Amino acid sequence: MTKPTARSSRAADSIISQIEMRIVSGSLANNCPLPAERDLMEEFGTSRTVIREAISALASRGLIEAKPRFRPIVRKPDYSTVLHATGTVIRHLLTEQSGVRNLYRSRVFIERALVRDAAISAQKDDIVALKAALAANKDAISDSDAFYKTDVAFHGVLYDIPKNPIFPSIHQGYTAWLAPHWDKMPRAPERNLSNYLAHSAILNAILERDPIAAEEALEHHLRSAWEAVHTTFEVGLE
Amino acid sequence: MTKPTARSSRAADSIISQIEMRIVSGSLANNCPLPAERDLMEEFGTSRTVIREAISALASRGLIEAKPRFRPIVRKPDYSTVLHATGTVIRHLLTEQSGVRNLYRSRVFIERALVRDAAISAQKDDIVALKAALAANKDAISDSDAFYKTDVAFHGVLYDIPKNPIFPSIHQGYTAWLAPHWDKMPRAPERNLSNYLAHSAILNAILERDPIAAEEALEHHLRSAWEAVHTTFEVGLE
DNA sequence: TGCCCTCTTTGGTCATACCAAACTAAACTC
DNA sequence: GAGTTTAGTTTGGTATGACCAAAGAGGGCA
Repeated sequence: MTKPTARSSRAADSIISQIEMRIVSGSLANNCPLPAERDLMEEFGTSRTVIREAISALASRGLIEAKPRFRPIVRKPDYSTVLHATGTVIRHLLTEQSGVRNLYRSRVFIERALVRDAAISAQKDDIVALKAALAANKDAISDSDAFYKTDVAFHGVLYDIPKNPIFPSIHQGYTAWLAPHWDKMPRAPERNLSNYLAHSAILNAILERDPIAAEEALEHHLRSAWEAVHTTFEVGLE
Repeated sequence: MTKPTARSSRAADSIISQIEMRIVSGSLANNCPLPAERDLMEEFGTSRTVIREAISALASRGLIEAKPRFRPIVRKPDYSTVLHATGTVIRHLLTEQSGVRNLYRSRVFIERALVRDAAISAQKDDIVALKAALAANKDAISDSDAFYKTDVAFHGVLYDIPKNPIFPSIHQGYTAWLAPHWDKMPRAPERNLSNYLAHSAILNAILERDPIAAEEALEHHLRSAWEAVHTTFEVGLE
């Protein structure tokens, strides 16, 4: 994969990779503005056309952030960068209903594995974090907006447990991409309560070191969440 | 997340989303060339500058493929598109050794869950595919290049089992991104044989509907693969 | 000190021009 | 007449230079 597909020509490519290297090497400091286009143009000995093309390419790769009338800002890549950069394309895949379902099913798959592992090998601090997140859930039951945040946060803790920075980014992705659909769902304290109870069941299973129960509790939780959303979909869709 | 970060101005944005819509709506047929820049320019009533900017943005999002001196070609997005488009950025994250390790660990995580599920609920046709892939492994033991392909294919079957198009794309991602590192590892028939045996153990556990054994077999397999690569790394790195 | 009003910088857009590679079609060879 | 050569046209890549509007930097004024 990732074949060349193109060869020769295209001056911007060279500029792009040079700037890319400067960013990763730190020669262009993170969160700092890029030099002015006219300076870069002079430095690389090309026209502004090429420089602008390079900048816009880097921007859409997420290596620099280009707000309209401001100096572009260097953003050293991390996993969230990737997620963010892919966002627009992903969104297209979600226009078909099956896209959302597949994404959601992948999430269920991942989280099932996460809670399994948590039940088997969660450390003390993981447990502490989960308990805190659950407590925050409880406190927010009456406030649907706040509850949504704590809900996301609870699941987020699960993604932190493997101590692998990729997972929190995946979580970010799921929440960002699924949010537009979830937002359509009316929220209510009763539902918050049932979600809280579901989270509680998951945590209990983890505390009891029972991976199977944890997996089942999570699956049940996410399945009912899906059904809630799905029914709203159907109504709002056809 | 996915905040606007920018408002107003930027004529290209409008063009981008219009072309985007035409692509997803099929108004611009997949795999067909885009109209000439000068035509688009006339159609949208802007300068070629803006058109070119739009095209290059779409290209780096993977919605169109722009080979240097050829007409850009429309590529309706799918999950592989996303993977491919992110490739370059991901590669940066892998320059640090920890990046590769984290990516690999996430792969182990996913595949563990895959084989678990396979052991629990693989269908007849899944089993058939696994057996076929394993047989291909066996036949290729003496030819390391061929074996590598069948090795990837065997793991690929695991990703097919959930019948969720996201997973095969993830597999593509793993193989593409990890390949550069794996390629450095010398291959040998003995290693091929041991990999074949590992695959065989995994399949057996699946056949016996023993998720725990399957998970263990897979973890052992990937762990030893990692160690093989890792040692080569260390040597080649410092 | 703090606000307001220049002047300069700088990104966004446009129009134009030129080159070289790709494409097309007519001319030509066998 | 099929295939090949070749001249002419399209089209993407790059370079210039210019203009606008908003951002930024000063400097003067209250």
